[in-house]
Amino acid sequence: MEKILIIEDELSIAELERDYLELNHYEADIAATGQEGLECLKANSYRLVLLDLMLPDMDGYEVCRKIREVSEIPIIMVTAKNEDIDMIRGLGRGADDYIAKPFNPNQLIARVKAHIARYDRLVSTGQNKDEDIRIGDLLIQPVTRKVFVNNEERTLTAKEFDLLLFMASSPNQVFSKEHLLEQVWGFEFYGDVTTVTVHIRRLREKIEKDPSKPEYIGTVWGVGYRFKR
Amino acid sequence: MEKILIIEDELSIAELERDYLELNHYEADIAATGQEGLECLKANSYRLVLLDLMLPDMDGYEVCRKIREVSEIPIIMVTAKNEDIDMIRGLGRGADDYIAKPFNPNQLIARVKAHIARYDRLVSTGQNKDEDIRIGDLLIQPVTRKVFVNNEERTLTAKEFDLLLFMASSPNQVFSKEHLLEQVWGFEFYGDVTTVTVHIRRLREKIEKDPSKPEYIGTVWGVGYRFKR
DNA sequence: GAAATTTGTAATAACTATATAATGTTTTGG
DNA sequence: CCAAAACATTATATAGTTATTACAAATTTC
Repeated sequence: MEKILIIEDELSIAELERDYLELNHYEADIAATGQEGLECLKANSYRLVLLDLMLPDMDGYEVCRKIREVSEIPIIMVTAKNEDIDMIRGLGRGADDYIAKPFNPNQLIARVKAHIARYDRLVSTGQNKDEDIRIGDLLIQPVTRKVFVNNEERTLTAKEFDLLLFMASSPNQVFSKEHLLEQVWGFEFYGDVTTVTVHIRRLREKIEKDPSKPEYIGTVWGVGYRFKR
Repeated sequence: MEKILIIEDELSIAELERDYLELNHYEADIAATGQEGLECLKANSYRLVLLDLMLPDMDGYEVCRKIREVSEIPIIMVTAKNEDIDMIRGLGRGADDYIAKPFNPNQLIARVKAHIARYDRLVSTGQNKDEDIRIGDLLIQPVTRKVFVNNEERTLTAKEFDLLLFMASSPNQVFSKEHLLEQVWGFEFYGDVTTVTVHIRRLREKIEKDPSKPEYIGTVWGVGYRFKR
């Protein structure tokens, strides 16, 4: 079972978090202080840390930094709403995401899942994530960020390239627009999903022979898009 | 898995280094003497060497020299005092980098990663560190630190040259400003990324025919810069 | 230790990518 | 075959990035 570590001094909040996690088939340990949290980390193997910003013994940043000295485990900071300026500081210091109290339980679970998945991808693909991808007449070079169709370069913008690379890294897998927004645009981005539609359109314009009959980027009606191999 | 060789007589430090490396998905062997280290190198295939300056049988320089007789593998020297570093740097004995005890684990890992990546780049481009680089009308001489455009010398400052050489060593690869800061300015440097922008500007001024339409140093919008071949 | 050069920073101008909205088209289920 | 939903297409304003300039701080040179 996947274990999550909750570092939070207010027991009521910690238990609330644990309840939601357990409802979603995670197991959760609670540590009331930063020190206790660090000890739990040493003694156990967790998939993710939920870290309160305000702790009795040391602040969340400090804990975050100490965790990062030994591990790349995903860290989600939990903060009170009015502290959002400082949240950015937290992200700069090694946290992967932040969520404001009071939080939406679904969002919490969604983020936990997403970060665990991201981490796994990072680790598992760590070796060949820079390797060229060749599919049909299409060549994608992650290192140079260049894309060729029939050995002819097509210049993509940053987002276009990121989107293409993400999809082409898992060919034939269907991604919902929401999923693509989350993975390519990032968790902070709360825009409209039509953004994805438009980007898919522009991508097709650049890499497909006939954008209205795409051979690389397929539409899966009612579900999302897939990169066909 | 990537293997690292630790040559260090103090077991507690060696084990600390190994722990950090293993947390970051490296495998590490420990050798307590220079002689033992050299034997490990013969018997195994490593990606990098962490080399203590003070060893019981021979000093780090000696070991370094002996390694260099047979291999161009990245070597990071680990030294006791900060002051020693400046002295060592001046000597230029073939180590690729230096780090002082007590070291920051993140920095250690960051440097290990960076040097392995750099080594791979050099190998894949089939280029020796000191070999001249010729691209179009541009000639870069690492040994003399001179740069010519159409056989006409352009005098660059130290940073300008380092930046140009770094980028030109991996043509077409896209580097973010953060990456350039880290690699060219060093890990200790915590300045603003606009510094990179300005240096790029100055470089273009000196080597491009029309700096506003650069043919060597290209801008990759939203990502960084690339040296075009 | 003064002068000259290099380097870093800050301010603002110029530019590009991209999000969004509006409108048109295709698909699907009843 | 119709209506509703999902997607495609297009145009545009804006947010975000980079270029440029000027200046201050640091470093090197003499």
